[in-house]
Amino acid sequence: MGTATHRDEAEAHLRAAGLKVTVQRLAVLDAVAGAGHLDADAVHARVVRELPGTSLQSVYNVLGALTEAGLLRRIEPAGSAGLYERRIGDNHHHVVCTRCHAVADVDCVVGEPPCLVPSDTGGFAIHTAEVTFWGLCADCQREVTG
Amino acid sequence: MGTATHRDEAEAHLRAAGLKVTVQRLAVLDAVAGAGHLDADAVHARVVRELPGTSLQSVYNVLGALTEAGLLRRIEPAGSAGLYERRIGDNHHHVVCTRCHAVADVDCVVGEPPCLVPSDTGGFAIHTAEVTFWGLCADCQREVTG
DNA sequence: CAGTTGTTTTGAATGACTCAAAACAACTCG
DNA sequence: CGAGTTGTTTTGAGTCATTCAAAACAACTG
Repeated sequence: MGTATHRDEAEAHLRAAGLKVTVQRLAVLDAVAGAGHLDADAVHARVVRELPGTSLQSVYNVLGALTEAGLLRRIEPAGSAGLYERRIGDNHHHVVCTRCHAVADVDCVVGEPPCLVPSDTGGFAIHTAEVTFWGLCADCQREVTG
Repeated sequence: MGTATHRDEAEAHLRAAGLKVTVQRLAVLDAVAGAGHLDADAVHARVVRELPGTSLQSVYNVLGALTEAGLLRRIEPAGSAGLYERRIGDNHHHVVCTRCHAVADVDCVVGEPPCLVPSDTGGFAIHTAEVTFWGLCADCQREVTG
């Protein structure tokens, strides 16, 4: 079923990246796929549910390896621990709640890429533009105004 | 002279923010004004030069207070410690070198503000857009290609 | 100049993450 | 399919940036 297919795809991705296929890696991939924007601790909590005994250190190792291999993307909004998401190749952006630190994806910015060309690069050879929006998530808006 | 005027302005700013004027705060303000994008340790190093005995903890306290008061701006690019700059009210952006972590200001983005309106905010009430560009600084370009 | 309040210092603690060595599991090849 | 090699996970300890708390102290108030 869906799950089995996911696993197979995950395996293929790991092999393609030259990484050995281990239960820990599959579990981490699963955990991150099942919920966006998790920190190492949250991933660990989920992994342990189906793979008790997995160490937090291993989760760090796996997250590091998968990120380096391009199977995961790591973001690090100011004030939050590193957060991992299953990256879809698109370079989407993020909104972070200034009150509760919830994170959501923002599909893209209106003006399209040209927007993200800085006017004066100060001699830097730029290869990526990262946009982070800050605001209040729906829940926090309610709690603040309510 | 210039320095004296700076001090006077700094004092005025502190008072306006309802903060007591202390030598440590003036020194920190000076240190950050004299060089952009310093982390707490770097600020401390500079402050200690003219005010020996100042503790790192005090520098943290001062940086926190000044940031909260809006006299400094704090940024935290992924992989770097918190960096402080004298904020000029404009919401400018930053370029970070992926090799040596050098940071430079980027005055603004070409397409102007409309650019930074996300297409779908996912229910968030957004109040700030922060753009971080990643690339190689001039020095690192030289070292890599040279 | 004395009192009050906010600030700095000292000392310790936390959280997120990294390092290193030993135990172990995946893939390879005969 | 079984041994070897190499990469992975575990265990245990360490680091760095930052924060917490209480005591010593300095700025503003009157």
